[in-house]
Amino acid sequence: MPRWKPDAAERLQTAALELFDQQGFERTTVAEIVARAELTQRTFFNHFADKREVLFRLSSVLQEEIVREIASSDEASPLDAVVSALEVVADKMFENQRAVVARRYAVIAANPELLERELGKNAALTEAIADALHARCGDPETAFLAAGAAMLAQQAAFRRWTRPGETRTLRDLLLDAVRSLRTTVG
Amino acid sequence: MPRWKPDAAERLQTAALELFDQQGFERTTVAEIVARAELTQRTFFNHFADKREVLFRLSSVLQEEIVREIASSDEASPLDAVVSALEVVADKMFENQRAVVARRYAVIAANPELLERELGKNAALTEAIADALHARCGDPETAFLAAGAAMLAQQAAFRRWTRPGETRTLRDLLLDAVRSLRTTVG
DNA sequence: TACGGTGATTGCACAAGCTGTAATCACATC
DNA sequence: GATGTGATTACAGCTTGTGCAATCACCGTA
Repeated sequence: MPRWKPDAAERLQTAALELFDQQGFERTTVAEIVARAELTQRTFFNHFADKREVLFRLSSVLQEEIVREIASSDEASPLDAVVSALEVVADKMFENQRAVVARRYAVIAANPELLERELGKNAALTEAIADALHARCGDPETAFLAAGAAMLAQQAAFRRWTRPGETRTLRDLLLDAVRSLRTTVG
Repeated sequence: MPRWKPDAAERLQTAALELFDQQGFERTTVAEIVARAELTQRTFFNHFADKREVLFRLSSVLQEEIVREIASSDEASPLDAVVSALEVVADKMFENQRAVVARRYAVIAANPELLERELGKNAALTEAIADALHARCGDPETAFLAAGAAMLAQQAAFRRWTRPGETRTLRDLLLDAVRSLRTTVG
């Protein structure tokens, strides 16, 4: 007889996502979340630094995945190195989960505070990518610009990918976005 | 004999910036800010939606300025339209205020919550720029990519501009960043 | 079997951010 | 002189987030 039911963090995330989806982020309290997950407020804040973090459990492993992929890449151009890393991760973690990801993103996009947190995660990821590129070879400014450009294309692709009715893969949309970016900038 | 001292919002902003600079954002309470400005907490939250907003009073006028400049621009390429608008605004609002701007940015960069808010403002500005470009001619995706690319260059330039010892103008650094972006993307 | 360390969870008390509501009162307008 | 406007205030209350100490199943070791 275990002392507690397992997977507290995951139960909290599931409960939170359901409630945010139903009644919105601002209208649900941490008290409601922990009641649904059969835990206490203190436990919630042991697992997550604040109420928003509960929706970003996976972003750190995503970042590590991408950085590792870049470090082991052999692309010549820094932009291509980042893009191919994003392709790999897109295949591994997003495809065949379109519905779940789109729902989570809809919740985030519906609330300014969550959107800010998402932007913060993206900025941290951009910095990590820039550091990885910098370690590989180039100067810091080029690394920053390549990382930012790749993330810009990624964001454009992601927006399309989460549109209802869209059937193409994230990978294809990403390559399209990179092509568009090249013509728009060049 | 006026009933209240004038310019409540500006007094609050000044008091807040001083305190954040001295003791950090997290270690200063709204109670301290309003005490220094000789007002009450309720008045603070009448002027600013939350504690962070007090540092972003000018971002809305900045956005309007840039959007207006883009609308009245006659550049052919969307990227050039945004960049020249940013140049104009950089000259008008930033130059000869390097010290003040750098201090404010140092305060923001020192705190994750403030950094997130700054990212949110930048994202809103990017959207507004994309809308302005979209209204001028192009398709939405091109507008988004051009806006994002211009903001990326702007951010790279701004980072350099606020480095201690940097003497070049923001305008020059922006044009340099655009050139670098063209070579790393193209 | 006994025993002590580990670590996830909890209860409690409290600071701080933020909000709704109603009251005040100089100022402007007529 | 009457009246409305609008910025400020007082107050009461909810929610988020934190520090600290206590609990107690589980695990390794003797």
